[in-house]
Amino acid sequence: MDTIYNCNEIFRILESEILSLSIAPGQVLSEHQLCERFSVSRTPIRSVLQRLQEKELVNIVPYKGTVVTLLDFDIVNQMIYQRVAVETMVLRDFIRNSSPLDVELARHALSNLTDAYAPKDNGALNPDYFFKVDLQMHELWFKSTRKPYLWENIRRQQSSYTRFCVLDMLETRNYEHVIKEHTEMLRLIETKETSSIEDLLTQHLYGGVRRLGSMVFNEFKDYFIPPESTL
Amino acid sequence: MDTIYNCNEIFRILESEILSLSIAPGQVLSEHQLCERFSVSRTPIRSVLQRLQEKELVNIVPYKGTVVTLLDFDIVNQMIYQRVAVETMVLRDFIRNSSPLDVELARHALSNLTDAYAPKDNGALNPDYFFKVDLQMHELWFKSTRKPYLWENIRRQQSSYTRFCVLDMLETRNYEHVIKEHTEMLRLIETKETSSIEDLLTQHLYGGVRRLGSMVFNEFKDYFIPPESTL
DNA sequence: AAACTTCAACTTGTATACAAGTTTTTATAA
DNA sequence: TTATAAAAACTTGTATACAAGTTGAAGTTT
Repeated sequence: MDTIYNCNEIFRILESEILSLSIAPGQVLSEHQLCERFSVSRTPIRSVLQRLQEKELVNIVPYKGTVVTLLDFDIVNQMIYQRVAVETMVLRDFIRNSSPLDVELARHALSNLTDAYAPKDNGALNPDYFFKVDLQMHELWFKSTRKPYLWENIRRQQSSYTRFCVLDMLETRNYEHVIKEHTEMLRLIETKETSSIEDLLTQHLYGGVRRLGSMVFNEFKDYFIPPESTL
Repeated sequence: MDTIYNCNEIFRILESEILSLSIAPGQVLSEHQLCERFSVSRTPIRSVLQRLQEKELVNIVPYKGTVVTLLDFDIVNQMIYQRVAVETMVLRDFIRNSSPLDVELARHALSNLTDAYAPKDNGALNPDYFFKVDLQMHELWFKSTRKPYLWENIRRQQSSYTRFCVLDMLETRNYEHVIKEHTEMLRLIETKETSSIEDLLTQHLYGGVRRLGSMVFNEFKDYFIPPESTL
């Protein structure tokens, strides 16, 4: 017996596959092929593709075809810039208003990260899990300062940036630096020192750009819009 | 002879009408009624509504109906917070790197704003135009610091914030304060003074929240999600 | 009169046939 | 062989019929 999918399920599956790079940037999506995969007619598939287009995850060219959008390295950098700006202010406010409980939660978040790097049960290091725990520290600041929507905004909407982070996580594994940066963040929180927040966050958030570096236009150049292209 | 609309045109028209509050938050949209208005079948209309839902401009409830989303005052405030954060950094970078030409362009932007307030040809003051000229100063900073995508991001995506700004523009008319704030911005640019950017931008960007004030939960309470509602 | 049941009139969801444009292939001519 | 042109095989776009769920009103029963 085959699974029966509805519209929203299909959307979530395809969105997830695109954001996780299971479906590669630039790949052609055929409506017909998706119909067969999910055992539905073209109507719900088209509905899903329209929604994915609105999120800039696919590009529908009339009478030609549907393609998964390429990543835009320029946009990635602008989004990181935005994240540095927002997160600098959020962390500053967090530090200013942090209760002892908040500080303890931050300690706990760092502790989880070191555990994820060197699991106590000698299990394998799981990059996906490490990445997830990394984010929990940042999420703490937003939630604690009552900015949950901004955090969702950062995590979800930006198609290029989200996929860039996944690519970074899959290809480069610079765990020590990440832990070092988080340790320094905790120090700022504990000492309520706000002067070097921006420098540290710049260092931390542009990490992916440094790590991937020229790979963007070499190994992975097929995933990105060519530089100086007007498309 | 009737005009023939295609899918994208219908989308732009409805999006524009929702964002300009011509179609009020909370209003029910009937597919059938839209079919008659644009003289097309349900297929393209449904396509448009799916896309509008992805932008959080409408909410499609299966087998019940489609409703224009209400504004979320909490989200509005978080988006303003984000804009203060980003724009503070952008303006700082603009001031640091501004050429004499950039400063002159900023002077010109302010000059346009005062002209829009008191048109030389004794024409009527156009609120829409005034609002547009206001934005050109901000746009200048983003374009000059090579952050055009961030500016588009601020202008377009956020459904609640965009409509809140329109409501502010339609209902309150505090032109003098806006001009005063812009004049002060120009002074910071000319003197390359970066210390009070955040305070000034906070003052300027939260203006709508101050001006509309309690109207949000009185005159216009039908436009907003009720406080403490989980929806 | 009040409560329940049934049914008709809505709503959106899906499948399908066909329209319209693009691309590739194939056949034809130079 | 090469160039050109026609046609077949793709793609997405649209209209329509019907399916499925919700709502509210009418009718019936208590």
